[in-house]
Amino acid sequence: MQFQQLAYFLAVAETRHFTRAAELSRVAQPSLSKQIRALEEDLGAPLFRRARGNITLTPAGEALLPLAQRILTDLETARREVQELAGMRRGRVRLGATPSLCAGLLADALAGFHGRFPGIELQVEESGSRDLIRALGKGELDLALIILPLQSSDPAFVTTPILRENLVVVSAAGAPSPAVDGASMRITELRDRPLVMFRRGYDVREATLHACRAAGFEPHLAVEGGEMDAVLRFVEAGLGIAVVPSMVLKNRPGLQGVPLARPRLLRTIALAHRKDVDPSHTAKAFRRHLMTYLTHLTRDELGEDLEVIAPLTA
Amino acid sequence: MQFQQLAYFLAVAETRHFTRAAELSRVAQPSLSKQIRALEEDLGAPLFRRARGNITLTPAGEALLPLAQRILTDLETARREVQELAGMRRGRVRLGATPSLCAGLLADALAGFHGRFPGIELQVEESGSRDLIRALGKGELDLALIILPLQSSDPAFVTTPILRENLVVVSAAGAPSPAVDGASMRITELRDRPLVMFRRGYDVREATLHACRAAGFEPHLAVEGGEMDAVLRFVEAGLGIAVVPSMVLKNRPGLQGVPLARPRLLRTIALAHRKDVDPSHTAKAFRRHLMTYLTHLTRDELGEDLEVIAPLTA
DNA sequence: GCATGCCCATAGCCTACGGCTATGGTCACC
DNA sequence: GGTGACCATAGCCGTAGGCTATGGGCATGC
Repeated sequence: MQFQQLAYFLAVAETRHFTRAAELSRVAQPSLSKQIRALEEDLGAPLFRRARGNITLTPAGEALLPLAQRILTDLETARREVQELAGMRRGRVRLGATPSLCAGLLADALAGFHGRFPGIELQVEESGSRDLIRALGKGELDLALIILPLQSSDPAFVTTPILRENLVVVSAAGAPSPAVDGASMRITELRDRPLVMFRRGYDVREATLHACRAAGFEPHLAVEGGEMDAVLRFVEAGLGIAVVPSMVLKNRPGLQGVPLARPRLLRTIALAHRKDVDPSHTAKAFRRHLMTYLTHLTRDELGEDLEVIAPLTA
Repeated sequence: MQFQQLAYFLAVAETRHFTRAAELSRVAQPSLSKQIRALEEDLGAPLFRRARGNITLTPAGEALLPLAQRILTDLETARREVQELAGMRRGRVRLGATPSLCAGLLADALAGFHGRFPGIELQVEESGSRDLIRALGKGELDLALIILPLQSSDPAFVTTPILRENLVVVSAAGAPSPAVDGASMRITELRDRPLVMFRRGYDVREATLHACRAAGFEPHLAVEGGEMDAVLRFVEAGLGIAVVPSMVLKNRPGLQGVPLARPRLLRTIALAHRKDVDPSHTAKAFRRHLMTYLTHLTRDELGEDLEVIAPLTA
């Protein structure tokens, strides 16, 4: 017997309807049917009489109903009490992250954390790595997701690399691919192409400009100064191409990305916190949650251009 | 969170010892460790302080303890109440089965059923198919596992084929294989070999003798009249070879079996009950349990010579 | 002081279970 | 008799939970 089966049982008992119970439980109807049947098998007795449009409880079902309710209530109570004692009932995590991360991976991770610890307030600050580090140093943030390497090699921070990401060249979906061979591009192919460029402060901006200069040319900027979303919209509108982190292309049908040929432009994303103060319980919990979330992502969800770095010991 | 995790938690809390808790819970120690860890992750708080030889509960663990106990108690109560109402709390299943089935598959199936419905008394009668059918007809049995075809083609019984089994030629493990090619034997190779034969009444006896006569010879019987166990021991002792159902060779290192070449000697095992009286709740439950037990056996557990026949609708 | 043993954690593998989509079958109602 | 509602069945897939083998830390003993 399992908690879920009891929950499904309650849902059917309340709605007197398998299909609606399945909707209520956020699962497909056959999944719920199967679990109810498994529960009945397990107990050795049918719990419902299945009549057309009129599902009713059998005596066995009637007997189970109050106990199932009580068990699930106790379960909730247990959750709450333990979290209360562990200081996870109320609290706050102040998290800093770069715009690309906020748009990409963070949403799901935050949603999962909120589901497990609904009492914890989540404050997200979206900014460039330098600003985030500054805020971290002033104690305005508990954790920050930043881009390595840090310009200020301040030893006051502990950084744990967690992701390695490929930068890609993005262009409007309708336009011909900017890649000569259609599959990948060299940095030098950016020469004389109109580039859409982020405002100062974005790590990607510095990385791109630096790579161009290292290749021996100064890029031609069509537009300059936008935030993440603006840059992508400018590219969609055909103003030029841009170099962006691969993950922001998720759910952007108006854009196509081409990876850079080796040597690629990689950026390493790290989790940072102050060395001198121990993170709060809530911050540690979020850190753990984020790490398990990342390591449990499938290769499919990650895509080609993203790689999780196994935490050394976390 | 899962019931098992709570049970493991209680075991550790009681024993203050992971290894002993694992023994108590009948699982490997790493499995228990992993589940405890998962529970801690789920709740967002450690439940135990792991000190050498001195495991103690954290405050969170202390808070969880009474609730976990209550939940598991409620779980047991729910089981009992539902089974009480479904008439599965007390009761009896009178089951007939042939000796080979009792020795082979039945033990595990019975154990599983008893685990789920501890209040149900299990009465097993071990006998030949003819006797079992007779007992079924007199109402002395609820269900019988018999060999098809029935000699008495009495329409008073419903039979459901559930297993098809190969008969094999068995010999002492040390002796040279009786098979000429070492892999399989023809019926005719039994001619002039000393056979150890069951007493009258065993279906296998009739099947073997019939097959020999159909092949045009009368077999030479070294010993005759034994029950299943005696026959196998005689073979082990080197008195001769015997034709037996494949499943009795399980856990018999002193014996080796060789399948018969095509046309093989197959026997079909069926579940029988009276047509005129509806089986009791308990009998139906056992029937269901047996069927799911069989269909969930792995190919590995079944072996080469045994095949489950999918029940038509059961 | 190193060897040994106890005991919990980690790693890696395998099966089974819970999820999904697609489809079937049955009843009610037009 | 056609149609729609609704639950069951079938078949596929990924992950969770089981196992064995091994690591690694802390005691204890010779």
